[in-house]
Amino acid sequence: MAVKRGAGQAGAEDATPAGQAPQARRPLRRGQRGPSPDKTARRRDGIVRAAMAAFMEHGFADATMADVAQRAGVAKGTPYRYFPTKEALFEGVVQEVIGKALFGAGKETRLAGERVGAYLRRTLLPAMREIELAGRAAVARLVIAEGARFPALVEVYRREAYEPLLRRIEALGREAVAEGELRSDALVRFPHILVGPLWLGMLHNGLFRQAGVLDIGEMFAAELDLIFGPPPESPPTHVG
Amino acid sequence: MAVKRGAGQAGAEDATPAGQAPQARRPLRRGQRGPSPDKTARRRDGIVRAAMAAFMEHGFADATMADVAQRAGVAKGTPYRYFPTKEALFEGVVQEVIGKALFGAGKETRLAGERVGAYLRRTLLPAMREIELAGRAAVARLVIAEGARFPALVEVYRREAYEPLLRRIEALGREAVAEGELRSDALVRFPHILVGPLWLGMLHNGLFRQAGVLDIGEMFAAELDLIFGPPPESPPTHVG
Amino acid sequence: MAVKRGAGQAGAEDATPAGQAPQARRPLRRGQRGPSPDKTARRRDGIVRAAMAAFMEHGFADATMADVAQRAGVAKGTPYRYFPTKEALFEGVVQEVIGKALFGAGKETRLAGERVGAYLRRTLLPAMREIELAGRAAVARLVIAEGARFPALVEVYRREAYEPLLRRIEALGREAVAEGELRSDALVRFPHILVGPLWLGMLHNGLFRQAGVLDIGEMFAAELDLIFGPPPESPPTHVG
Amino acid sequence: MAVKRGAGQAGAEDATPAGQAPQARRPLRRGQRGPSPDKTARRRDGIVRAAMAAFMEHGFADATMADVAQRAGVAKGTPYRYFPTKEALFEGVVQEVIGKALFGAGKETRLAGERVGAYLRRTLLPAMREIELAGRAAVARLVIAEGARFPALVEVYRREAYEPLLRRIEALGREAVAEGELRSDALVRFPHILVGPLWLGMLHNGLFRQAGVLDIGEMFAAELDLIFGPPPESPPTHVG
DNA sequence: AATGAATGAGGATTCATTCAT
DNA sequence: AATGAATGAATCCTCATTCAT
Repeated sequence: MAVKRGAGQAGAEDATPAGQAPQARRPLRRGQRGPSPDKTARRRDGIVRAAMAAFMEHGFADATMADVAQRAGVAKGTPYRYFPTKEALFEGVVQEVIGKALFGAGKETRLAGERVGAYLRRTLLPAMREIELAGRAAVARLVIAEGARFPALVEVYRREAYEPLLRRIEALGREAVAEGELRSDALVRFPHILVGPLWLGMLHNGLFRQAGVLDIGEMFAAELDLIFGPPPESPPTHVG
Repeated sequence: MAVKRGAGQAGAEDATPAGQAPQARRPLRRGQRGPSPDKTARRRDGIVRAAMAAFMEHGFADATMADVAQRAGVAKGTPYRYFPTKEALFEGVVQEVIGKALFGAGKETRLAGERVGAYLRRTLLPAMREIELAGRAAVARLVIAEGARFPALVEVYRREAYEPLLRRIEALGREAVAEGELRSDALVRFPHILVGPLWLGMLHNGLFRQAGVLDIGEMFAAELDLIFGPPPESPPTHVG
Repeated sequence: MAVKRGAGQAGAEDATPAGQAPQARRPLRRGQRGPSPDKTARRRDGIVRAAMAAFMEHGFADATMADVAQRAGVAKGTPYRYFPTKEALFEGVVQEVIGKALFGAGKETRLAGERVGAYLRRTLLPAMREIELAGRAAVARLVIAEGARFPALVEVYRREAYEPLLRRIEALGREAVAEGELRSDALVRFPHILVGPLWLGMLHNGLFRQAGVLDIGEMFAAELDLIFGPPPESPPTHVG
Repeated sequence: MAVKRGAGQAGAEDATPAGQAPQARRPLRRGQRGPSPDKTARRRDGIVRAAMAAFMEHGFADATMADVAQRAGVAKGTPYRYFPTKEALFEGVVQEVIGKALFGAGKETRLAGERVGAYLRRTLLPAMREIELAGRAAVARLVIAEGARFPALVEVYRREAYEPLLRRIEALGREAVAEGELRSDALVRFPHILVGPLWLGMLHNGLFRQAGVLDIGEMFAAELDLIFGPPPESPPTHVG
């Protein structure tokens, strides 16, 4: 059923900007009225958490604000004190997760003499292994599912999470080619190739969980083996 | 007490071929009454097309049956003659596409002496290049987006479209390893690696179209180069 | 959902008057086209019967024309050839039953020297005993249930079925008083008293069937005993 | 994308007493928020009244929730806060009336030396006289008309209203026989005989009102005269 | 700040009726 | 005369949002 009756455009300048706790603007007063800032922050957090669960379970359109409120243990009107519309709440949820530095890779630099394959194994692989745990896969699935309704959010996601990783891989691919580690410039032209399996994995585990969970970490390790050759120390799963 | 009802103009005739009669394929009857089976089939098909467009544009929950009907040029109640509920209509849309043999690969066998990479370039690559045109990418995105609401449909999709391709790639990977074309068994353990970029491409073109369309065919070609080495005749996109 | 969109007022002068078979106005022609009048009459009858069943099962509003048609084994449009609207069909059903002389009583005159109680036992009691079988109770229940929607029909029912019986009883009550068989003029003033249990019985068997069927014939016999005293020959169900 | 929503005027306050809180009787809370329980109860009651009127006027199927809301002076969605479905609202209406102790008879015991006829004149007759006023006749008609759709409700009605009166009459009939007041055991075997005219009266006044209202009280008095003999003090409507 | 009763726009669905075949 | 596909008005119900308390 979607949002048909919102008061304003999502993300527009509403009284209470999405993503900020109401009390943010309230100067501390003596004779404190209402909940402590601490409690308020906790409440906002509980609402976001509840909303994430609700959206993931039902999708944006079918999740109800009443359900969110109930999961958060607050009254039906309370989430509106933190997010002016359902859309803003959704954005709050997604940005909460995007904000948590989507991928560690790109933050660390290659060690001296470290080959690209080794570097990826050291930095990106652990992130992959954790990707389900961190709820990032779930949010990615949410963005995919609801992207048509939230172009602005998609743009943020693309800019903050999707492109940086691709650019980083592109650069690494270029280095790998320059250093003779790769003969093909495929990763330079299509860094998507490296992360594609990751996305497939997230989707697989979102859609086809019942038919068996895909171990994204293991898959990524195998992919690195396939593209960069097996790691030198541990000659694991290869043939001949 | 009684309210007049205008008869209403018959919806504009659309002209789309193929399709099925409302309930089941109606056996030809003598003394044919009512619209020809042909026209009925056209109408059903027009509704499915309209629904696909509507679902792709708004998502399942936000697409309205009225919109579907209007796009199909029929009255609001007409889609219900062909699909008892909105959900059934959605399933009709997806199965329509699934039914159209998702990938050519697996239908053809490898030629004598043909290497696996070459075989994939010959069979799977063309399918990739057409994947957007055929609406398969769009349907895949729909299944991803609405999967939580349609577990049965997801299962069908998995069984009919997703798994067969993975199994085929797994088998090919095994052959490639046995024949020395690949040294890693990564594709045997995770055939997902090969199709991952394909899925990413579909999502990319669904979500980030505005930031640039990803050429899935080219990307897949590059991927084959990366994994299987460049094709012998045309030494194209590689370095040094 | 009732009839909201009928073309005209129920019972008004439509092309095909309710209650008449279509062929009624068609002069016999040689080279006969279409079904024989006989078959047509049978079809009309089948539709009425199907409608009666449907209305009794679901009530007027919830019975669907499609259901009626299916029960009658004809196409959805066919009933409209015999009855212009659903309301007309309903009226056709009721009048069909009303037409069948609701009660035998009143048709026969008292025998010479026959007391009123005996006369009622001889004439009305058998009608009571059959009232369920004849479907008259069912139609009475229908009229009760849907009366608000069919004032004209209620009026017919009242005039043709309800009042005649009351008038007859009133007259008999007067005779009974005059002849000393009854001391109270209650039946003269309220002939309803005599038929009230009958109505209750019909309702009981319509509503509370599951909790036990009420034997209307037996009840009426007991009522006659109570009011007129036990029949002389067989002193059955009384005390002392 | 977002459509503006007017806030709308709050519905006019109605002023009807008694009733229940939406879900269950809400225990008084400290720091009371929202409308007083009193106002909530009034609103619920107003909705029930409006629904009773609507159902009685149109029958269940043809009464619309919008009409109920309008009659109650509330918004279209408000009745749903009190009754989850139209059916539940109907049940609420019926139980509201059933709950009001259907008949005084059976609550009072016979006075010492009071004959059964006198007792019935003292207790049941006044209830009969009021039966239309209290809306009980209307509800009985509703139950009759819509019984097929509400078997559970019919059962409640039977258990709470119908059977108790029959059992009471049966017992009284037995006493009357034992005490020599009645010679026939008809009322013992068929207590329905005594209440039958009452039901007929309710139906008569529901269906045939236009042709003249039946005075149920007078009729019942006449019936008691007929069955138990005239009251000793006032030798009223009998024939010399 | 929080509550939750009330609002009312919106949409899926039903089905009496029409009419081309 | 019969058919049954198509029509579209009507209505139940949901739920995001508001606001008096």
